[in-house]
Amino acid sequence: MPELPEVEVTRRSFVDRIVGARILGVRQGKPLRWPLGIASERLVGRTVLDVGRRGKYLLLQLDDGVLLLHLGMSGSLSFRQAQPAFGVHDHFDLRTTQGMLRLHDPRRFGAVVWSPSIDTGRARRLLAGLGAEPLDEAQFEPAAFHAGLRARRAPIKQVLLAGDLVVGVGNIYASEALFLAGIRPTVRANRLSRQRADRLHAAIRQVLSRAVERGGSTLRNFSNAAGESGHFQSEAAVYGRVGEPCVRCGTPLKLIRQGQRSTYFCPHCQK
DNA sequence: CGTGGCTCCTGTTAGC
DNA sequence: TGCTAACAGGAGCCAC
Repeated sequence: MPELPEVEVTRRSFVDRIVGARILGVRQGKPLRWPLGIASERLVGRTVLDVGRRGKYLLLQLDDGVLLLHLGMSGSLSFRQAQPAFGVHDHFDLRTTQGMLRLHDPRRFGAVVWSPSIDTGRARRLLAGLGAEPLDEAQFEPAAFHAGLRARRAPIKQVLLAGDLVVGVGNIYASEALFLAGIRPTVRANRLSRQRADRLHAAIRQVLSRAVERGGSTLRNFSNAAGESGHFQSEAAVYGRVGEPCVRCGTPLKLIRQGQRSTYFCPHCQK
């Protein structure tokens, strides 16, 4: 569930409470996607200066280095005064002077990675290939977006998911944005006119910013670091609604598979 | 270099 | 009801 909106909502739900906190201790559970990359004792004494975001990565800026947090497919964070004992799916705790930050991640596709800075070491390697930030108006430009699409022959849905042209659009919001733009997910990216690319550009921004406003989507059990669920899922026009009538034209929605992922669309409204 | 397929892991759900 | 197989929101890596 964690796509850009969920990650951003998570960030906002604890940034103000954790900034200025000094790290008192670290506890790790089962291995995550990658090793932390530093002896956990070396994090003790560090101060959290800020919590940023790049794509679906959260960036805990420390006074020495940065911690990259990724929620993978099933991760969620919680930040509270005290945490109960580690449950089977709790895999990372940061105990600080201002509360405890915990990563809960049943499937363990998530990660916590230390890097000396955001543009060196492991952070550089992980962030280097990422595309434009869709909610940053200056960085996500219609002309550049269209130019990027023209260089790709893959189906538009898969180009969106790849994250090297625009970040943060996962499986749910890709289907939603393509519906809003009236574009069939199987259309090859390089076949989209400038006009249609512009519509998609606007649709991506619209669906992501609306989802942030609504606290993200809670399909199974996503909640932000304050424990609150999202509400965008009830506004989804196509995702998870195979067979239901299209909200615009009433035609039954379709489900196909693209690159082993589910894609939902309206066969009438999306060309 | 772009593309498609595979993979990590575990909980839930569909189907028999 | 119980078992098994398919499937789930990500994304790095590898072979073509």
